[in-house]
Amino acid sequence: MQNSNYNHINIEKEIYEYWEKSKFFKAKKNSKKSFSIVIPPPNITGSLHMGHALNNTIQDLLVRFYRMNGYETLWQPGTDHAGIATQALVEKQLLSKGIKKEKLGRDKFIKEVWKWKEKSGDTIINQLKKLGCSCDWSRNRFTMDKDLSEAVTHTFIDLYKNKLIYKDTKLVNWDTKLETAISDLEVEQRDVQSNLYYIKYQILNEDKFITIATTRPETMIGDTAVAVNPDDDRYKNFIGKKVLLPITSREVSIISDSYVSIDQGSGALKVTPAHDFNDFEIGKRHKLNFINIFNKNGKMNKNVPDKYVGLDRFEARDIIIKDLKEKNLVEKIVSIKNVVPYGDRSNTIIEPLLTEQWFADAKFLAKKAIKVVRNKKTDFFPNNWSKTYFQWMNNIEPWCISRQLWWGHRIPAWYSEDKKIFVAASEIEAKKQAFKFYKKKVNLKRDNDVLDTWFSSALWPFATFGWPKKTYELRRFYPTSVLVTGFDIIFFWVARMMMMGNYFLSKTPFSKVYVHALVRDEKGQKMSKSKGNVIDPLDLIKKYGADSLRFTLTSMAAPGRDVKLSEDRVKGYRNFLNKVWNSNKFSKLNNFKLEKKMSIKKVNLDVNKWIYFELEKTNAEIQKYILNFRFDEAARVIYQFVWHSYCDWYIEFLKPVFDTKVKKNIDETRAFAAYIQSCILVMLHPFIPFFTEKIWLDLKLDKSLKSPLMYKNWVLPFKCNSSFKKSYKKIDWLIDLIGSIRSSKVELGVSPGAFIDISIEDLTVFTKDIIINNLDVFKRIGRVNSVHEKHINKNGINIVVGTETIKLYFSEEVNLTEKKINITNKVKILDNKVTGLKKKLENKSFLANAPNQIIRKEKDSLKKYDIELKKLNSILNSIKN
RNA sequence: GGGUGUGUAGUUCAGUGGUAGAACGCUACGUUGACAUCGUAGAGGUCAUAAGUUCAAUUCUUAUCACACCCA
Repeated sequence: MQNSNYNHINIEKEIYEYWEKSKFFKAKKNSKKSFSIVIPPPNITGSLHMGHALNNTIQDLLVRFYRMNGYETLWQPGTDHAGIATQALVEKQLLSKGIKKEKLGRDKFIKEVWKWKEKSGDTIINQLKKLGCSCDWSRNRFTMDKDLSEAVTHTFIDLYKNKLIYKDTKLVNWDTKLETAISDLEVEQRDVQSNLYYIKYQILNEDKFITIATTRPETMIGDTAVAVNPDDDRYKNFIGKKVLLPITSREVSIISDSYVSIDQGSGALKVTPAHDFNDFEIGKRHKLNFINIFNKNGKMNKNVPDKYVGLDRFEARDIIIKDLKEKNLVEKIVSIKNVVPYGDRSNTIIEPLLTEQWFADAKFLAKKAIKVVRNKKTDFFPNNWSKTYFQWMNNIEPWCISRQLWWGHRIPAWYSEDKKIFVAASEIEAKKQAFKFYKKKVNLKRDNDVLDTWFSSALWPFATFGWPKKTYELRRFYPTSVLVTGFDIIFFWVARMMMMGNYFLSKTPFSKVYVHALVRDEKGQKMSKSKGNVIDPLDLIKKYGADSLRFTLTSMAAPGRDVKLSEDRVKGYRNFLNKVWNSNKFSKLNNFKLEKKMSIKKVNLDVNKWIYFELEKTNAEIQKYILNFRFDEAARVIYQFVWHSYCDWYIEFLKPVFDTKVKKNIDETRAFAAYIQSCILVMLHPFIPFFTEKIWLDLKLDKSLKSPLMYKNWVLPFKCNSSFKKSYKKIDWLIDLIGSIRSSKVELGVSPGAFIDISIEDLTVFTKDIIINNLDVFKRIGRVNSVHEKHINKNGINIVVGTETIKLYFSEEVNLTEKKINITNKVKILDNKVTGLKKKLENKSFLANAPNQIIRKEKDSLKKYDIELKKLNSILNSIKN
């Protein structure tokens, strides 16, 4: 005998091993339909967080659903090399052993990173297995794999040849801690409290000053102009004059530019083209000098007075202000709120720095990527995200793709001594090109930089299928069916895959993009380590099982809304599993037995037809919801069916059937209930795969059906006919009746366990038959002793079920006045409804304008309420005080 | 500053142009042979506010308020 409580410990491990060993995750060839998903590759330094758990639960649900339904299904897994994160991590580890990466050198350092990757890079993959993910692990890929790296090189060369990749000297977002350029998207704009310094610049050869306002006074060493708005009357006379910069005593011009806003700060702007994005534009417009005053580590370089060389940006700021104060050049210092850019990896302030970098022409690549979404070749769900996508794509800036790192795909560009660039797949190739160009052998030096990690991620949906080779997978699975991802990487990743996929394959990488929300804590706050509100999915899995977590996340995955996760919810769904576990125990106790040859059509008992009718409805609804990405609704429907239809009613109905000893009924029910049970496992499997597979195996259902649960089709073999529908209505009415009897008992203070008598004299033939045909079931579940054909002379009340009355009898000491109070309340409510409806139906404009259907519906309701009301009133009169 | 979204039961959320649903929580009762990780019954809502469209608005429109997120 099983334990009475479901315990996931050991089960999940055992089942996963069984799946993997049986190679069930590999796509089964099929000449008809295919379904494919590429996993958003988690970063090798990562470990499973709630976002991953939600993301992969949804993917697994989809993949399992389609796999079960006969699609050739591939879920392509893998990880990405996360340039900055991985390099920083290994660097830190080495440093803790006293080893500096510069001392080690590039090659040895990269070897260390690979060592780390081999040892720890699969952590997250193993965690995905704990969640139950049915990826084809035999196809596991890593963005730095040989073939994927070749795809990257191929891509780079192609884009370079087509002038879609180029080198340029521009201001970039420079991370002074990591000493690399980063993309706009890796910069976080934070609101902070800052000082706005008002500083007086002296007009050359005059005793006048112009006051500029700045939050970054240290950059004044790099100023090459002062700008004012041409319409600013205060400064009109200054335009064309020169000022003497304090600190450096350099002379710069006062220029006019309409970019300057009159009412911001003092209205006069210091212009530092080499250290500010706006100033850069002004500098270009007015052909100003660009003076870079910082080294790559954010310290002052040799372009500043000796006194300041080597000072950090912020040290320099303090000292310069002190020096200015001494010269009486600080007019005032005002505290303001402003926005400061931070690197999201390094958490340091980003410095706009003038450097030479590689750029991709994102504007060109975006064109096709925009078009396919417009044409619905790629569809976002929820559709609103396409707006976000368009907004970014339409305003896209050149994409800085080079990073000053060692770990990553090294840029396949070689330079000759006179700086000529040769882009090639290998050094040999580059040398060949150089030879052709110079007509002699020359020395070449490879570019030191690597590519942005997202550059290789952009190739993920086809590079993982073997592109640029023309593979079976590419033909069969590209474009992929759906991409499941969080909205936070629509720009980073989705947009880039769209650009690359549409450019290189001329086909969009995904038919659909399902965008899910963020997982937050139960108070709706973003989970973060610093807040300490992180819920670790692995903890929850340990405590409640992966299935409970999966079901929780699924049921909360409503579109367009964040998932607020609380442990209580997980506990609640663990209870659901327990419920199913115990219903399974019931099936064993009563020898449920699946018959291969069972004919559903020939089923006789109302209760069996009733549950089949419910099953058919549920099955169709879940499929519809999964197809429409409404996983929350799908989860709700299956939960409702299993717990409230199957467990609460159907199993209760079965007990009296098994007790009657009528062999024909028992045999039918054993087989039929087993069939329903197997359908439940099938429908639950994509949601809670471990649990369902465990039961499936225990019951040896796959043996009798000759196929594993993972491949069991959802299609039901029989469509309900009118006889089933009739039985459904009958049992529905019976449930209504039993509910009313139970309520009446509670209202009258009669123990719910007590058996009572009833009489059915007032019922129609149809409803009378329901009771008579299901007498054993009704008497047991309704706790009814005798069913009298005629009224008897005993302390009793009428109750209304639907539109009919039935009489319940109680012992003399039961005081029926309680019931009277309740009925009076009901009468009041009904009265209101009836009055409202009557008024509505007398309203001429309602009758003239409302659709017939509605009018009919309202009339029907009125009739029903009216009958009910009359019955209740007569019951009231019949109860004596 | 620009954009997107949200506001429905104590809580978390579905939903709908025709008088509102679920889960959890709560209250009362209850160990009836699957299950106390349970069962039965119940309480609980001016659908953020205001105006408009409509025979009819929680649902559509507009404004306001509150909150969240993204971009600059």
